[in-house]
Amino acid sequence: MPSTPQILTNRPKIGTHAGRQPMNAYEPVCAVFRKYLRGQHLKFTPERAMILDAALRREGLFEAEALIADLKQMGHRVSRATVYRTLNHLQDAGILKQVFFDNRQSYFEVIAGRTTHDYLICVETGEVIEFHSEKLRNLRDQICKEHGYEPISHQFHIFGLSPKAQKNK
Amino acid sequence: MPSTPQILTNRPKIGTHAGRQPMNAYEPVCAVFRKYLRGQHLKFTPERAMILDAALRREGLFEAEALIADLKQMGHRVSRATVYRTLNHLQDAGILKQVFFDNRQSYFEVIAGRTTHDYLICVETGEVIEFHSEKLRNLRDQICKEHGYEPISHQFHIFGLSPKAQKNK
DNA sequence: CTGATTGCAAACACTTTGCAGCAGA
DNA sequence: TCTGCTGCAAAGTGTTTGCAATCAG
Repeated sequence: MPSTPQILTNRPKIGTHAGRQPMNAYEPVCAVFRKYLRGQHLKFTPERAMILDAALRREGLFEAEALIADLKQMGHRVSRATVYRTLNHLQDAGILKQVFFDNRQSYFEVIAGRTTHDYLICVETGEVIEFHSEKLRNLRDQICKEHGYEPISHQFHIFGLSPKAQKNK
Repeated sequence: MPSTPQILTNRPKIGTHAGRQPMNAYEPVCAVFRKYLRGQHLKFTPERAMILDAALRREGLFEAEALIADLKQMGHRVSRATVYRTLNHLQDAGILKQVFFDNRQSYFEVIAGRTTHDYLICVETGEVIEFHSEKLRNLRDQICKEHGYEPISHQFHIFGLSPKAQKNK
C-alpha cells in the first residue's frame, strides 16, 4: 500500500493510465466523501482514495470490473472486495449512482457535480445514448407528489432500435 | 408429466393455489404464445402451458423463484431450467417484460393485454407502487424521435421515501 | 489503542448450459 | 421420424462475507 497520508485529499499520483480525461475535480468530491465517512465513523484510506479517483476519471456508465481493471492498469493493487465495498459507500455518499440494465451485473455513474442521465439503449446493437430531460425530472417529481413520496433518484431506460439497427432490418 | 394434449389451449386445471385471482384470460394469450412458437419452429408443451398459466395468475411484478414456488404448490413438477427458458420465450413473444430493479435477480411482469406499469420504490421499506402515466409514454416517444430511435419498451423506476418511511424518520 | 479496513478465499444466489432420454408436429 | 424439449446436475458470474492481520484516527 503506497504511503499517501493526508496528501490523498489531492488527486492520487498515478502513472500513465487508460487515457480518459478527468471529468471532475478530485478535491471537492473527495471532501464530500471524507465528510460522509467522518459522519459514519468510517475511515478514509488510500484504497478508498484510489477508487474514488478512478471512478471520477470515468465518463458515463461503467462496471465494477472496468474500475478494477483501471486500478490495476494504474498500478494500484486493490482487492475486488474493497472495490465493491467502496462503491457502496460512494453510493451512500451520493457520489455514485448504481444503474440496473440487465441481470448480469450493475453499472455505476458519477453523479456528484454532474448532470444526471437517462439512457436510450438499442436492443440490437447495444449502443447506449445518454440524455437528460428536465421534463422527465418534473414528471418524476409530480408523480412522487401524487403518491406522497419524497423523490431520491430515478432510472429511466428506453429500449428501442437505433437508426443503424433500423437500417439493417 | 401430466397428459394434457391440445386441451392446454384452455387453462390447465389446477388444484387450490396461492389464492391469486386470474388477471388475464388464458386462452387469448395462449393463442399468441402458440403463434409465436410456431413462427420460431418451437413446440408447445405442457410445461410451457403451465408456466404461462402460472404467470398469468400473477399480478404485478414477480420473480422467477416465486413462479417456481407457485408451480410447485399447484402440484406441477417443472424444472428450474425449463422455467427460465420459458420465461425468455414469453418475453420474446411479447407476453412478459423483464424488469431490473437490483443486481440480485430480475423480475417479470405480464404485459399482454394489460396496461404497462412503472414503479415507485421506497428505498427504506421496499414498498413498490405501480403507476401508469400517459405523459411519460409521450415523453418517451418524443425522446426517441429526437434521436432517431424506434421505441420498443422502457423502464422507469423512481426511488424515494414512502409516506410511512418519512414518518419513521 | 481500538475499532474499522484490507485481502484472500470461500460462500452465495440467480441464471445458464451440457447432455441423454423423451416427445411434439 | 426429426427436431426440439425436459430434467438433472454442473458450471458460470457478479457480488458478498468471514476472518486474521493491519492501519487510521
